[in-house]
Amino acid sequence: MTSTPDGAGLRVDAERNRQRVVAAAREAFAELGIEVPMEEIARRAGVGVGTLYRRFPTRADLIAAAFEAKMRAQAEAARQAVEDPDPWRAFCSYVEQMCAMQAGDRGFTTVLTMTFPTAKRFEADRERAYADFAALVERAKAAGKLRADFVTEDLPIFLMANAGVLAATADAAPEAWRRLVGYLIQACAAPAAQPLPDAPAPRQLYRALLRATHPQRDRAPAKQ
Amino acid sequence: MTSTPDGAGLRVDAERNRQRVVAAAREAFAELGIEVPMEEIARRAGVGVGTLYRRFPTRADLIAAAFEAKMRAQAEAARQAVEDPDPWRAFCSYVEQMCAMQAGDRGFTTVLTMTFPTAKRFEADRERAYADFAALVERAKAAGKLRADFVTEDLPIFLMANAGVLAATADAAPEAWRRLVGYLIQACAAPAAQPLPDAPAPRQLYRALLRATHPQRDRAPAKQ
DNA sequence: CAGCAAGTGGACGCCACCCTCCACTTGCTC
DNA sequence: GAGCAAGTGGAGGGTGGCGTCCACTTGCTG
Repeated sequence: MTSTPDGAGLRVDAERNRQRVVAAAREAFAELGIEVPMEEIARRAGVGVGTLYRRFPTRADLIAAAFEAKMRAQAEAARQAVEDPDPWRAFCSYVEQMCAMQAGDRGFTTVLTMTFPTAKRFEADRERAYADFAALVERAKAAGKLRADFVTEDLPIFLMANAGVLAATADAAPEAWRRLVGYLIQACAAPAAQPLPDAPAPRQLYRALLRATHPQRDRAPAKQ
Repeated sequence: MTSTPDGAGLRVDAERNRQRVVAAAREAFAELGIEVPMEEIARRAGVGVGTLYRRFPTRADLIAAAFEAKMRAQAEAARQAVEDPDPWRAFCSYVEQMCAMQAGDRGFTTVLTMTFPTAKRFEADRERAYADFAALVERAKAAGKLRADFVTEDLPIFLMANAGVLAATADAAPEAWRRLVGYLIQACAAPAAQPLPDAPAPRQLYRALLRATHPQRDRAPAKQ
């Protein structure tokens, strides 16, 4: 019996290749996004595509392996923010950190605002981070610093917005996202100037996160 | 000598087909985005791809034809906002209208935050709208309603952000974008709570708008 | 109503990417 | 060091989009 979820139990050469693939994937995803051709990753890793598919039968498997560490780091950031004694600074710095992580990695930008059916591995970190963020929100509201109508669902919205700016400006204006985040953070400050439109229901938002990498494929109503 | 920029001078059947193609393109772009396969558009129009390419040799040509009216409508909205006697309401309603137009049309979302080398046709409207928007900004600042550090380059950033939310939520949470816009508008209200990170330079932003539909193709550094 | 330029559509060649399959190589075990 | 399960890589079949080309059709002109 070989091959546990990760590399343990593999032959040493196989394990070495596996790690090369993951490293290449991290690099390629960061640079080119999670839709980068599998062949590009194999090329960077110096292995054949066959090898890559043997170890990671689907793209989602590879994504899970490539971003596991970053997902944990992300959850860690939430945990650290909770430990910050200043509620408002904690809130701001967490939001900023998330956005900064997006700015540094095209692939992570997508992964943060998307959930993969397969990637159960991410769920634990996601939930941990979610709980910590909820705590941050409560604390900042209690301190009178965060507007009372802020809801946790707003964070994913901010991240999606940031993703949009990054997608458009990454190469030409790599600092533009900071401007957006500046506006958003300031808009979060108490007191609420005006009521806001309703936030999407958690279920809706969850469905939005679930959207597959490729929105929809088939589509041939055969008009006429 | 036939075929002026638009349909004049074409044989009547050809002109009818041309219009069908444009109508089909509008529909398909709105629904599926500007990357929809040419074949899908031809199918919807009930013509062969050959006919489509004869009239619109490149996708950009078709995009230009399909969105000409909306671009004009967009510029018109700016003009109307300028005529609103209330400076702040004018500013807000223009920003909201732009975002709403994005929400209603996947293709337009992209077109609004992108400029096509070929699409000289859009430039006039874009510049007209830009000038009007600059006037809105000045007026709202003068009235003490818009924060002094707002710059016109912020509008494209907002639109890119909105595009990101729309891309992620369009199907599952179609109202989520309103929440984002709510935050953004309120963040624009005077006085500036905190300084903002610098806005990108106009030139940078222009380069960002120019990014091709397909970010970059070739790419084979042949590592090793 | 004849003649022809204009117009048509879809088959086709091309290319990028996906993923599988299998003849060959290689580490590990005894 | 022999034997073999594990591992390898890349050729190749499948799919889907692009854009061209050309034999056929059709409106227009005289």
